[in-house]
Amino acid sequence: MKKPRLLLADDHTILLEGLKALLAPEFEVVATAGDGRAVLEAAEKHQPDLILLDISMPGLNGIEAARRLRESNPGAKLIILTMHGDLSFVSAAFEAGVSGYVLKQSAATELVTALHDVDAGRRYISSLIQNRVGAEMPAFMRRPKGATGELTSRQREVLQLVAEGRVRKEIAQILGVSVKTVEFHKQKITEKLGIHTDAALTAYAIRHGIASGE
Amino acid sequence: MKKPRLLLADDHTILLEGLKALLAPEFEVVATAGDGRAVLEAAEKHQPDLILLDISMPGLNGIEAARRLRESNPGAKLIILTMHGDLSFVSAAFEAGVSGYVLKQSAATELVTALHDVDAGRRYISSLIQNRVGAEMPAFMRRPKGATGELTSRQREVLQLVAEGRVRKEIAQILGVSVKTVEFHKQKITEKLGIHTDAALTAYAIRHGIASGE
DNA sequence: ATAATTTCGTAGCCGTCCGCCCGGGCTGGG
DNA sequence: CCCAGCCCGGGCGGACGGCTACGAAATTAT
Repeated sequence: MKKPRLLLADDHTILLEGLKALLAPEFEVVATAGDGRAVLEAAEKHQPDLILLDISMPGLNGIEAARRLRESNPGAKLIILTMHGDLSFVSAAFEAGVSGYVLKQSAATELVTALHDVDAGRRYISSLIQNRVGAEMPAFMRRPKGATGELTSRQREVLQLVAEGRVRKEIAQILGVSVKTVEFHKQKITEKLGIHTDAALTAYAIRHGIASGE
Repeated sequence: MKKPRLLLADDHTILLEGLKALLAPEFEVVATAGDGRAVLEAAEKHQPDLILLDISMPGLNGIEAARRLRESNPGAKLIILTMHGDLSFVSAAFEAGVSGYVLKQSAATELVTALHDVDAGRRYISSLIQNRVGAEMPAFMRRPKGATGELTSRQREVLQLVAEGRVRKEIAQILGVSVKTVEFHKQKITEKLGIHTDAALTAYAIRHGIASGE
């Protein structure tokens, strides 16, 4: 039983070293990389079985790196390890060709499980994400479009106004429709995103560039 | 030479476990915590010599936690370990009473050095920041009056919870007070900031680092 | 040193706003 | 045609905001 050869990529050196220590018993960490471009080089050089990618990396983010690795190293399995639990990131990652998605909030044992699952050819999605979106996930995976593409342009418009701190009456005036209609759009938004407070909607909108937060 | 007793706080379990593995040879990790409130409890219970704090934590962020720990555990030395290198965070941290500031981009050896330095009563600032501090810190020292400084500790706490999408009832439960008290604090916040919606408050909190937006 | 004032945290009352359920109609495109 | 998106109304229960008040602590005045 040979240890799978593993490449680690994260811009936080401390985490990189910590991961190496945690995973050493079960995997052979052949290299580490601090940005997306370094991953491509290291993968080329060491031909690992598994590549663990953070999403937030300078230069080339993990999603984009995954897309390129799919081309250059089709033999390597890709796993995302990130703090971002948004569905838009999850779907973008799987569309880019990754096989696993684990959150940094997870326990190390879950990461080990994920790596073994993926190494065995299966897929793995963090249980923390499945809880968050529950039954919406299967439907989501079938959709061709990305997550924010889920929203119609009218819904994004309403979301932006909400995120700018407008109350429903104002939004209704701005759009020239009734308050009831605003509520209708807002309800659709909360259903699709699974977010039920103005505050959380605002955080989502800022993160996804729908509102600037200024 | 006895090992210093250390408390670790970070909302990313994987990093927590990695740190524990890395630091075990030189420090006695007496407890770990996943959010600011848990840190306060753990500190009370275990009376550590050193407390390592992340800034982005749910419920109560690391800066605010540091401020409280200064009161409740004056004997413990505080060190920030974060991805945020902005000077606004650095100065806020030192004003809150921390003795060390290390970036997650740093090597583990630097963190060990920082912990030992702080344990010995010295201060430590990550070398990745120091050059910037020299150039830009003066501007921060003569800043007029930090906008968030207008808020009390309790008000910042409520603001963070609001910005995390918590509803009043949840916040009341978390803080152990009545819903009306939560709303009173919120009213004071809206008066001081001139912001009257949860959405706009959230944008404000994210911009000022009171909430992370995750 | 003591009294007066301000600030902060706590909380109840009451009216409004919002979320969510129902219902309907109107349009444009597969 | 029918589905999806957009528009609108009713009604209900819970969430929220404004107002008021009181005790404790800190600050300032006397």
